[in-house]
This record gives sequence, structure tokens and C-alpha cells, in this order.
Amino acid sequence: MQDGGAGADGGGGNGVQLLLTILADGEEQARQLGELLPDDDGYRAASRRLQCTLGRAVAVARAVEAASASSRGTDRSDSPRSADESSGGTAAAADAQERQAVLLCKRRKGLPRWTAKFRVPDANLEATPDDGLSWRKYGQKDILGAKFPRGYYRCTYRNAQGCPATKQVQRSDADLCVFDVTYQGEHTCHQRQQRHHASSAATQSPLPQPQQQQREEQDHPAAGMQLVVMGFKDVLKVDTTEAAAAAALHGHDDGASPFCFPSVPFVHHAGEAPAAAFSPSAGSGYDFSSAAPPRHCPCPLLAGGSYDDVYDYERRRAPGAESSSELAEVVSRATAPAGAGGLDYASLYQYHQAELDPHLPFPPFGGTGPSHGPYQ
DNA sequence: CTTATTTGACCGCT
DNA sequence: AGCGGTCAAATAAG
Repeated sequence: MQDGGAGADGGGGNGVQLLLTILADGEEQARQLGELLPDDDGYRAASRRLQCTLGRAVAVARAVEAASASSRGTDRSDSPRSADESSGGTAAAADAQERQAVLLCKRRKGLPRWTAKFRVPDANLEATPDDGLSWRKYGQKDILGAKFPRGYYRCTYRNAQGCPATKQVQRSDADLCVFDVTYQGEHTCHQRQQRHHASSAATQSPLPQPQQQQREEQDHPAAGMQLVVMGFKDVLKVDTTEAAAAAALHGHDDGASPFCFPSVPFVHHAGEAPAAAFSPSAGSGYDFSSAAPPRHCPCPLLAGGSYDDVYDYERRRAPGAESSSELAEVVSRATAPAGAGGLDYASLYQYHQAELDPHLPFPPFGGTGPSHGPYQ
């Protein structure tokens, strides 16, 4: 993925061009779908919304393209605002968010940083999001203004493999089922491979391995399109800066790409949601696979959403799992070409929104292994 | 015994 | 000085 995605972005234009093409296909497919669907049950309305969402995604992509083209030295103050129209313009919120994101980004050494929101299915207070990766908690702190403490985690293989990835998990005050998870640093460990083995062996997931899955689904990207697009929306919002592009370009290409998209995203409602990926797998808990965090800067201008908008497509194994997979596939293709790790996470959870550091090469949602393992 | 979590202390940045 | 993030000793769990 890195290369592809990176290349996509890095190249700036090429990736976006491809994205625009894909989005255009999605719009067309959505339109056709609307024609085929019965006029009742709101199917057409849903189709229209889907088209609308895709349209916004296209707008964002174009804005990103424009931004990347002129990014030299300029900020993206002029960026993708167009995307907001239909979303109801939360520009102010977005700007504030952007500022905040920037602050966060600068707060620490230049590691890539992005956030995602996860929703757990039930209101289990004990529950915490599980992205399938192995993390070791190293701290917890009460945060000013937050009802719940923030948990600090780092990759279990930090010492063993020098993996710099860390994440902060904080339960939303507003919705106990929602967690804001901030990832920082890419996984350089080999969790993904391990995870693959483990998962297949465990029979936990009915899903094919990611890569395989991706290929399989590659041929029919229709249904899942919207999801993909939504995912892209986030992706796009990520980073349009030159630095990011460069970072993306140089990003990983070591065979062990740190980041990989979890598989199986699924769609919830086309409204204004971003991407969501869940895997309907077994599980009792909730594992979420997340949609891939965008690889570039998360720029605020996302279409519509303020930081507080939790887009959660929570859905437990929907019959539409297939479409999900398609999405996953598409997404991974787009963002994480080569080796996306697959995830077979158990239930649902969702990836919400990604905010990447402008300098970010992009997120590593790497693959992963079951948790446990040598810490050192 | 080994590994993970908890938790108060410490550090750096704003 | 306050706050967020990290460290590391103590403790718990497997």
C-alpha cells in the first residue's frame, strides 16, 4: 500500500486521478442502482444519498488534487471546501479541528498521527476497542475536561522489534460506546504476518486473507463502493501537504509494510458517513477492523464532519458482508496496495475519522497479531 | 516465572 | 504552573 498509496498521493495527481475515476464509477453505479431499485422503501432515496456522498467525495478529491498541485509553499487554506456544501458546512468546526490536529501533530516528534473513532456494539463499560493489533498499556491519565481517563498504549513489540507505534484510547463522554483512538507512529513490527497465521489457524474469521480477498473482490467493486468512497473521503482529508506526499512516497516499502488496511469494511448508511470497516467475524467481543486510516493528511476540510460527528456504521454481520469486502478490497487497493494485512477481526467496530498529521506518511494500522507475545 | 496492567512520579511543552 | 505523555516500580494475571 505504501507504494501504491504513496505513489498515488505522492504523485499527487495520479493517485487522485485514479481516485476520481473510481469515484466516478461509483457515482455511475449508484445511479444505476437507483434506477434498478424499486421506488418504494426509500431505496431510491438511499441511492440518491449515495450519489450525493460520492459527489462530495469527488469534490474532495478534486480539491485535494488542486491542493497538491499548488501545495508548494502554500497552505491548504483554499482547499476542499467545496466538499462541504452538502454536508452542511461545518467549516468552522473543521477548521478548529484542523488547528487542533496541527497542534497535536506538533506536540510530538514527527511521528505520523491520526485518529479514529471506534464504536463498540454494546454499551459494555468494560469494553475497549480492539484493532487487532497487539498493544501494551503503559499509562493512563485523567484528562482535563474528559469524564474518562485516557489510556496510553504502545506496540507490544516495541522493545523486541523497535516498533514505535503507540495509541491513545479515550472513551467519548457523549457516547459510552464510542472511543476516540489516536494512533501515532507506524508499526514496523511483524504483527501482521503473525496475525494472519493466527487468525487462519484459529478459524476465527470466515474471511479470506486480506490480500486474497482483495483480489477476489477486485473484480466487483460495485456494492461496496460507497463505503470505499466514504473511506476515501477520510483518506483524502488526510493530507495534501507536500511534506505528507513526500513522506508517503518514501514511506514504507520495505516488504513489511507497517500499515495495512484491515479488511472488510461495511457500509452503514450513505448519509455522510466516512468509511467503516468491520468484519463480521466471529467474535464475541468486538473487534473492529478499521477502515484504513488515510494516508495523508487529514485535513479538516472533510466534507462534513466535525470532529464530533461520529460516523459509525455499526452493523453486525450484515448480509452485505460481501460488499464490505469489496470495499475493503478497494480501499486497500487504493491505500494499501500490497500487502494489506488482513484482518479478521471479530465484530464490528468502526473506524471513524482519520486525522493525519500533515507530515504523515500515513498510518499504520498494521496487521496484527493476537495479543500476547513477547514484550521484549 | 513470565508478561501485562496499574499507578504515582517525573519530564517537557505551552 | 498546569497539563499531557511517559517511565518504572509495584502488583496482578496466566
